[in-house]
Amino acid sequence: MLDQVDQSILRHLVENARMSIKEIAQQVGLSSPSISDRIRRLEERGIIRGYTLDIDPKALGFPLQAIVHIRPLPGKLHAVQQLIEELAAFGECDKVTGDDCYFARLYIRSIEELDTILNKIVEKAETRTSIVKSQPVLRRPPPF
Amino acid sequence: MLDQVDQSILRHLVENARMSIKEIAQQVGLSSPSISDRIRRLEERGIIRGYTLDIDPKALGFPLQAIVHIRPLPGKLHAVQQLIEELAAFGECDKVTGDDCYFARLYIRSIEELDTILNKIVEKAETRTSIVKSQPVLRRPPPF
DNA sequence: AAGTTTACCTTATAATATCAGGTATTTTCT
DNA sequence: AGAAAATACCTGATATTATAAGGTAAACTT
Repeated sequence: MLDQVDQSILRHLVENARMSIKEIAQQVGLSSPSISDRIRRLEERGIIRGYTLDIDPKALGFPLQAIVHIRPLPGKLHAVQQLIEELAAFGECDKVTGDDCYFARLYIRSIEELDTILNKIVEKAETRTSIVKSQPVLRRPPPF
Repeated sequence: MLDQVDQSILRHLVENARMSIKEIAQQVGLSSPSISDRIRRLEERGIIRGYTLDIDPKALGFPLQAIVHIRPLPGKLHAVQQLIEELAAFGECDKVTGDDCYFARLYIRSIEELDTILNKIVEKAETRTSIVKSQPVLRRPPPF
């Protein structure tokens, strides 16, 4: 499915999505046009979904993160999901099997702010919150 | 802290980290060297941590994801964390307050594979697993 | 009020990407 | 089996983009 060259290209781009095609070409031992072609094909195949920034929340004034388990009250499921999508403090949300419908990541400026944000959904859902103490594994792609 | 121009630059790069400096310059109405300078400063300030790929796990053969809550058995905390870091199927892991020490994201090829992977930590920790049904909010940066 | 810093500009040069055209190898079809 | 087509690569020319150098105006500092 992915040959060695494609894997190498992906690895380089995961490391640094702005690496020049020329440099990738040199690293993997092919010409620039070949690398361009392969990247285009990886995009067309939907393997590369896009190129994005890794922004440090701390540097933006959000030194804390919390993981919130959210169980919407009867009839409130849709409203709760919409709130999560709209509140920019939610940096990630998965809808999962089980009683706790949603697991969401919250960027917060302080412990006090946690309350401010959760108050916005407290009438529509039960929540359980855990504060992130460290991140042993930062977002990384699946193995290939 | 971040003026309008910096914010606009970040927004463009979050959208497409490979966008050319020239195009960003045109969009925000400054010259290329000015944009280069500002990006360099955003990097130096640690706001831009890096540029990375958004890879679609489905396209790589991982149609399923699970969120696993992991509570290491007494004395096993360190061993468990090391396992999570080493197993590439774990795409993300937060160490949090509360009894469930770790919340981790697992990329899986099939439901059967879930068992295979969890067997590797079953002697060292209690786990509770939820299957991801949808992702209402994909990873996004904190508000700015 | 003079000096310094900052954030920008323009222009020239250097680096990079893309395009066009060609070749060898493998796959597909008759 | 052999012809045709497709694939994956190459090189070299051209177009695009990035960077470096040098300069200006405004704002802050002493």
